[in-house]
Order: sequence, then structure tokens, then C-alpha cells
Amino acid sequence: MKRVTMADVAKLANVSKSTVSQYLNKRYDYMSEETKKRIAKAIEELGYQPNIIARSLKQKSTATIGVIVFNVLHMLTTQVLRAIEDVCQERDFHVIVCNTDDDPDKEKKYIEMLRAKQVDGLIVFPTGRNLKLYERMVEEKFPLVFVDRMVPNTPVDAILLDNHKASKLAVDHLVEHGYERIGMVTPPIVSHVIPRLERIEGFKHALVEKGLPVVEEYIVGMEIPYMKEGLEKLFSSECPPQALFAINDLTLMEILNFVKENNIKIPDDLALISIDDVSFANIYTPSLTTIAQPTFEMGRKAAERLFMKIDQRNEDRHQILRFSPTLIKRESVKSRI
Amino acid sequence: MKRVTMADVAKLANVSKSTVSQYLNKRYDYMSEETKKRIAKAIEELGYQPNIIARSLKQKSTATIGVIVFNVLHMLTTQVLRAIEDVCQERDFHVIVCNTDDDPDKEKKYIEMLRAKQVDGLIVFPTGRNLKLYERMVEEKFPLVFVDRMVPNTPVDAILLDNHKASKLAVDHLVEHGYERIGMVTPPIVSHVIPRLERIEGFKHALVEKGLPVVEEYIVGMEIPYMKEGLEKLFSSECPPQALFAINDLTLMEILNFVKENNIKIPDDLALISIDDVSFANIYTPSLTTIAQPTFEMGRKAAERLFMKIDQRNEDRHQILRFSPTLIKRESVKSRI
DNA sequence: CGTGTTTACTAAATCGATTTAGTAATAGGA
DNA sequence: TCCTATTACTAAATCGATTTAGTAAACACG
Repeated sequence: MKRVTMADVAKLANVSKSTVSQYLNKRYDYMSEETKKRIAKAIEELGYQPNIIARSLKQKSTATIGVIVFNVLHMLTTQVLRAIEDVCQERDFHVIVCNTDDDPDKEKKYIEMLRAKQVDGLIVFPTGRNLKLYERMVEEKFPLVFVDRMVPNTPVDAILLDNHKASKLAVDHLVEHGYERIGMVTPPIVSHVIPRLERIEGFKHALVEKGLPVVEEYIVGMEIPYMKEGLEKLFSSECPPQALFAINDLTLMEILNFVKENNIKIPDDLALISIDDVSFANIYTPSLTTIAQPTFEMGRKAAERLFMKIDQRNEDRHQILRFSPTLIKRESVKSRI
Repeated sequence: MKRVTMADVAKLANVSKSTVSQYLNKRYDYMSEETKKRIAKAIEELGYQPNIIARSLKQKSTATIGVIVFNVLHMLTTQVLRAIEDVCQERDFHVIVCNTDDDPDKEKKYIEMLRAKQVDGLIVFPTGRNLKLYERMVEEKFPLVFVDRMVPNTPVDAILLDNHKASKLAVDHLVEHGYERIGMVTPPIVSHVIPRLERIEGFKHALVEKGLPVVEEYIVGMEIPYMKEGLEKLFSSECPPQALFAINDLTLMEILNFVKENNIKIPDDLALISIDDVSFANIYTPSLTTIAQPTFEMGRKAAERLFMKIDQRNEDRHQILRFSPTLIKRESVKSRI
């Protein structure tokens, strides 16, 4: 109803607004004990709560950052988000979360709205299709960090998985266990989704390194709803793969669904390895061999990098930080014969 | 650097700030085409972006709400959050997300900070241990909605699962399949966690209704890290349960870990049912019979209720809204002989 | 005793919008 | 022709803090 303002406190304590403001900001340099007490009492009595919006206007800082993700429902996102929030909590910052569903228009709208709301920085899982917008932010030196994806030719700090290494870990692990016909399952290969490209490239490269042929038919690249058909086709071919590498948790789910429906035995009929250490990897039978991303470290680092920029500890060069994946050996890959 | 303000636009377009403001708010009532064009051009030329903070100060509305949860990593939370964000997106509102880890001090701090930041409303998964604070918000008629938990004697809208029904669905399903010795696994039973209490109460009530005895030893109430020991003890007793009811996804995970380690066959040695339809319920072998919460509907409703209050469509009475769980029959419960 | 310094405050400007009250010019009606 | 209405704007107050420049009183020192 009748919001209490600093002026009310000042009046009751018989001092000026300025003095109350000094008090609230703990600038006690030249303030008598007497006055401090009177102000404290007035605040208490009126139940005064400062209006941070007013302060933000003057100070040009909102102690709020925006995090723009594809979809909080994805495990990677949730974990990165949690790590970011933890770092923010330490600095009394707040986090605004937005879901783009990988839609560039939504991304644009959110970035513009959040900037209008004067957030102090943005951590973005970029769709990769708003180049102008990204560039504008760079020009204006607006604190910005990308996570999961990077955008070629756009000098923005990015926190990424070492995707080549992830694929190599998977391939090497399979090859070392005697597998030679290795398939890869992924959503469609489009040019602006860099990690996808890198994982596929890494996959092919690792095969070649091991002296194995790259069989294009073994690379199933389809939208999730059609993946089942793709797998059916793959396994009805005369020489189907002995092992599958799932590019992420969503494709893993499709594969698990498929093997269940078709009664394929893992690891005996088919070995399986995936990127993303899903929650049930340990619990599933057989337990699932996975390549884990250090999601919390990545989120933490993203936030730390952002705060470096917010604090103007500039170090003007932008950096692409690659985080190492970890192979977690379980039972879905076993030695052949 | 040199932020562009409305004054700059006004100067360039040769009109007053007021006119620019009218233009931006699409109050074209008495504005010549000529002027509109000039303003549009000036905005374009300067790359003007409005400062919403300044507007918020005047308008006393930030188009931002706070969502305070235990932990975004929980599936329920993530899904509810996503639904809330969708509703907000439709109204051009933004969402600040905070994790309390079920710590009342963190909860208090967040609520106070967010209110200081003038959020227009709060959706809270309450710890239940900040009664004064909750009451103050009620008194001040601050828009507030609780989710997942409610707080007795505190008249706040709450979006809850019909926990009694959830337990009843589970028990009835088991009993109908011939099970009589049914255990329940839950975190410790503490008085401020109402849903837990309700689920346990519902469990006991459903047993009695079916003419079965309530065996206290069959109710394992332990912190997650100790649950394993609790289960070991339970299954080393002379007459262990034939079926287990997991109160939520976290306890389900513990049980699944336990059965895997101890080579217990589901559903032959032990039937299993749980609240929360985990992502892998379909994929697991056997697929898991679960009681699903309508998480998205709950999140949506929470946001809608909050907006009702924000829009002052008051309807002063507070409401406790109970959402019906759904039994999803799969393979982890089968008919006994 | 006069001047400079320190202490303990305050008045007023400021942040960047919105909004209210007002003004000047033109149009319309009796 | 005079008076009111309408149109197309603007000046100034306002939101609730922060911050700068300033002032009055007490004190310090040669």
C-alpha cells in the first residue's frame, strides 16, 4: 500500500535522505553513534525496505545477469545453470533464465529485452543465427559468454567441451575392446551447430587414426522423431554396426528405446557408448559406459568469466575454453570374444 | 559507453521527451505522421534502446517474477519452472530463479532481495520455516503462490499434488495385483514437509482401506545417504516386503541401486512403484510403473494464479489446488501367481 | 586571535523514463 | 465574429534512490 521510502525514514529520524543513504551503504566515516541509532530505529519502526530499482537507475548496475538456454529441461542446461547460480549467489547476483527452444527469434527478443532491463551480463547457449546481434554486443563491449556452442568469427568467450576428444575417447574405447564397425547417431548435421560438427569430425578422425574406414551409412543423422526409422534401416542392412556412439543424451534415449523394442542385447549384440552421463547410467542394466561433460565446472567457469568482464578485469582477448570430457567405463561396452 | 537516452532521441527528432515516450508506448492519439516518422528515424539512427529500469521505477512494475525452488536439478522443479517460463513468455515477463537447497536462511535472503528488486510476484517452493516472512507477504497482499508444499495456517494459494490419491493409486494397484506386504521408502518424516506427511498418511490409510495391517517396520524413513543401510536391514528381516513404494524419484534411484547391487529381480522378487515419472521409466528393464505428477499443468496453473493476483483480479480467498496424479502401468508391478 | 582543518551533516542535482497539466494553433458551430 | 473543441505538442513534476558540492560548528595551532 503505502510503500515506505528513504524520505520517510529520514523524516522520522530527523536527518536528511543523504544521511540515511550513507548509513545504508555503511559509509560511517563521519556519523555520530547517536544518528546511527536514530536511523536504525526509524528503519526498524517503519519496516523500511530499500528499492533496489531506484538504486540501479543511478548506479547503472542491477546485480542481475541473464542466462539464455535452449531448454532448461536438458540435463546439461540444468546443471550448468545450477553452477552459474551458485557463483551468483556468492556475489549476491540474481539470474534471469530464458528458454529459446533454439529459435533465433526468441533469442533475439530475449537478448534485447534483457539488455533493456539492464542486466549486467549475459550467458548464452547461442542458436548461432543472430550474428548481427552478437557482433553488436561485442562492439559495445557488453559482458557476454557463450556456453556449449561457439559462433565462428565472433570474438566472444566460449565455454565448450573438447568435442574432438570426446569422440576420440569413445572410438578408442570401442576399438580397444575389439569393435570395428562403429556407428554414430546424431540429430541432423547443420552448419551452425558447431559441437555436433566437431563430434562427427572427431569421430571420423579417430576412426582413421585407428586405421578403420569411415562408413557414411553408419552415421545416422536424423531429427529425434525419425531416429527410430533410421535405426531400423541401419540394423536391417546386411552388415550392421557392432557398436553405437550416441552424440548426446537425447539420441541415447532413442537408441535405448530402439534396443528395448527390438530385443537387442547390450553389450552382447551391440555395444553402446554416449556423450552425457545420464542420471540412470549406473542403474541401468547393463550400466552405461558414457563420456561425461564436466557440466558444473563449465557453468562455474562461464560465470567466473562473465564476472571478470563485468568487473572490467578485461584482458581484451577473447578465449575459447575447452573442457575435457571423462570416459566413465561401465558395462555397455565389453571386450569382443 | 555513451548510452543513448530518450533525451537524445528527442533532441535529434526535434520534439520533447514526452512525445518520444508517447510514441514508444504507442499512444498515437494526437500525433502527426510527420512526427512519428522523425522519431522513428532518430531512434533508428542512434540505435536507441529504452532503459526499462527507469520505466519500472516510475511504473512500479518490473515485469519480472521470482521463482524460488529447492534445487533446479530436481526433475519436478525443472518441469514446473519450464511451464512457468512459458506462461511468462506469453506476457513478456521474465523469471528470476533461485535455489534454496531447502535452507530457510537462503530462502529468507532471496525473498527479501527479490522484493527489494521489486519483482511483481513470487512463486515459491517453501521450506515452510519462515512463517513470519510468509505472513508479512500475505498482510501486504504481495502476489505469492506456493508450489509443491503448503504451509498450514498461512493463507497462500498453493499448487499441490493430491498426495493422498497418489499413495492410494500406488497401494491399490499393488493390492489388486496380489501384494500384501508393501513397504514404503521415504526421506525422514519431518513435520514441515506436508507432502511427505500426506503421502505416508495416504499410504497407511489406503492399506487400512484394503484391510491390510500397517507394519511400521515396512516404512523406511531415512536420509538418502543412509537409505541403502535401511534397505539392507529391511530385506534381511525374516519377512521382507513383496513390494516397495518409492515416495519420489530420489528414493526410487536408491532402490534401483540397491536392487542392482543385490541382484534382486523386479518384478519377480520385488514389485516396484514410485511417485514421479522419471525420464527412463519406459526404457528401464523392466519398464517402471509410476505415479506421474502433472508437472507442466501445475507450473502453468501456478503462473496463472500469480498473474491473477498481479492483475488484481483478486478473489480474496486463497485456494489450495490439488492436482490429480496418474497411474502409469508398466512392468515393474506384475500379478502375483 | 585569526586561519585552516576536521567533523557531521544537508540541499540539490542526477539517473532515464512516465505522466500530468498546460499551451498554442487550428477547426467547427451558433 | 466569438467561443468552444480538438489537435499536436511541451514543460515540469515524479518515481526512490545516490552522489556531489557545500555549510556550519567545533577544534587545532602558531
